[in-house]
Amino acid sequence: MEKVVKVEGSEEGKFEVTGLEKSNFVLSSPKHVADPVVYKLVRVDGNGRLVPATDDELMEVEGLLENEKREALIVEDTGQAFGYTSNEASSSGMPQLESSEGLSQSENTEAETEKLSTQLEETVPSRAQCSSDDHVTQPVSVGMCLKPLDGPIQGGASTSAGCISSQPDFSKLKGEICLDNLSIKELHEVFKATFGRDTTVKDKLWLKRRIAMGLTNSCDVSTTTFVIKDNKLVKKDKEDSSDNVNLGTGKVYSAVAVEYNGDLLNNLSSQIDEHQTISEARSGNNVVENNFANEDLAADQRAAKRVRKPTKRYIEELSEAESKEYSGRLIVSPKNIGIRPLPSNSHARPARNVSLEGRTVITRLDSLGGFGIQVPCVYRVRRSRPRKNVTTLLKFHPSGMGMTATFIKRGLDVHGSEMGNASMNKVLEAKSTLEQTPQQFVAESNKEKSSTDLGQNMELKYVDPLGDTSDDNVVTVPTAKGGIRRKHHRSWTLSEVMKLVEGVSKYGTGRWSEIKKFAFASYSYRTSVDLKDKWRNLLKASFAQPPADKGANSRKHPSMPIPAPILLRVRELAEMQAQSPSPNLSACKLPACGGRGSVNETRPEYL
DNA sequence: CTTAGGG
DNA sequence: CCCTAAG
Repeated sequence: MEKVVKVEGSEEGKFEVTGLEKSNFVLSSPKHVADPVVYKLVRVDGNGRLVPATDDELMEVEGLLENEKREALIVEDTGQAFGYTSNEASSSGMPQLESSEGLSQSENTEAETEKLSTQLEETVPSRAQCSSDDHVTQPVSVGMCLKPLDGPIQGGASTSAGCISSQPDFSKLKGEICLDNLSIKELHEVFKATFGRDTTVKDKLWLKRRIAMGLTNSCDVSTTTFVIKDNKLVKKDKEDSSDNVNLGTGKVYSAVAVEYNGDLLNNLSSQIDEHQTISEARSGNNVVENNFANEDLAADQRAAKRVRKPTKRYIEELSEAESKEYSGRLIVSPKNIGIRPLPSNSHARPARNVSLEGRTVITRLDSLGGFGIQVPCVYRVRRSRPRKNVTTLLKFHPSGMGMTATFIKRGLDVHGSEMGNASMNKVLEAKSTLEQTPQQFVAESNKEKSSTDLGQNMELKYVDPLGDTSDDNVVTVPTAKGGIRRKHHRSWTLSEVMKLVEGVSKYGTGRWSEIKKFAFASYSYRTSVDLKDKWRNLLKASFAQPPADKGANSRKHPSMPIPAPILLRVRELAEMQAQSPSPNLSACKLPACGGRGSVNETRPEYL
């Protein structure tokens, strides 16, 4: 029944546990610790009791364990000094000390555990022993995650923080994030913090991926593990970890709800990191994930039946990853891809490769509620000005699917002039029956409407929630000249803004393409021009609103204002930039690529 | 193609 | 956001 899982991975043992709150369990009843490596999975029940994990949970955890994960805990109010260490002391040697602390605390754990109201729903493996001295204190990683704060930024603004209470919970974005351990609810929070909007999606896997992608700026997120540190996805291989088994020191996963405490700035700084590509990180593949995914999905599905469809956004992101080379060649701008609910559900299928137009593309299955959909990862979709020949369509071979899937694709770049503006939609239908004909793909303009009925609602609910919105609010406006202008409004999410700010701080204003390339790697939309424009707007905003009008200004939902701290940052950067237009060019360029190090330190904010 | 600016 | 001029 109970599975025994090995904990592998080297953790940098850090306990970021704050005193009282302490981890939920660090557990440790001595017995459990018998074998440092074998643990039993349990979860904390509503009333704080430990109960054996269910199979589903095991699955999840297992997945977790496969990779190393860590999470930085951030607790706002803890009485203990070290809870805050991350803030002040930070850096250096903390980790070790903390572990010992962690231990002692863990002793009380059981008792504590009961008290925890915790929203912990997840199982958490933990280790109390910090056995070896092997701490793998990884200089970089540890440092970073431990002290997300202490950014260079503090000086200037004094971080004044917590002024905004209606903010998304940014704290969750700090340091290392272990999405696997979060409950759906928490994932939602993280999601919100990341994308600036809420989501109703309940699929954990999806949420995790989504968040991972957002935070990582990459589409290439691991599918089995979701530990994000700074802007990188951290993943370890099994083998890898098994080797390191000894070094693990305790790890604590806990999800503590925290209130926004105004560390946004710090958060920013921590995020400003180099884009380190963790090459080792990737190796695994989707196959595994799918099983996992299915489990998760299945469960979810039962709970609430719903259907999700891959969104254009999703595809874009994925495609963006590899297809730098495809630049504009084949352009298909799937405006929207919808799927109609089907009566029967299928099981997820393993990812497969199919060859598309002579090229092999990797497709991954998007696990929708029951639909298996292959999403081509490669060709790049570019959203850009109306393209001359827009009609390149892809053919999907429903090969693996036993069911019918209908893709609705709304073309946007159609030159309305020729098509008649109303009919700019293409519907791509893939029927399992295989009898579909190519023609069906094209010109199915009106279909949209019919399907929309169904889809509209769904879109609002399911699609929109994507932080990025896969839905496009593309409104085409006929222009006098006979052209059609697409008005594509995609509101900027907080995370995007943050990335932008980060980018500017790193590369400086004016180097939009660079910023686009690095900081916005995963956002296929958002052109360098967009970045520029946004920056312009931010500047405007930052200089206009400082004197926070406290009045009844705060409307919570209607368009998030833009976190004050960010505005501050913007202003600082702006001034900075003004003074030194071309700071250190020499150092700027290459560093980004290879030389890690301190480059990311945002320049000192001397004002 | 990338920037800067204006609209 | 879009568009255009300019390098």
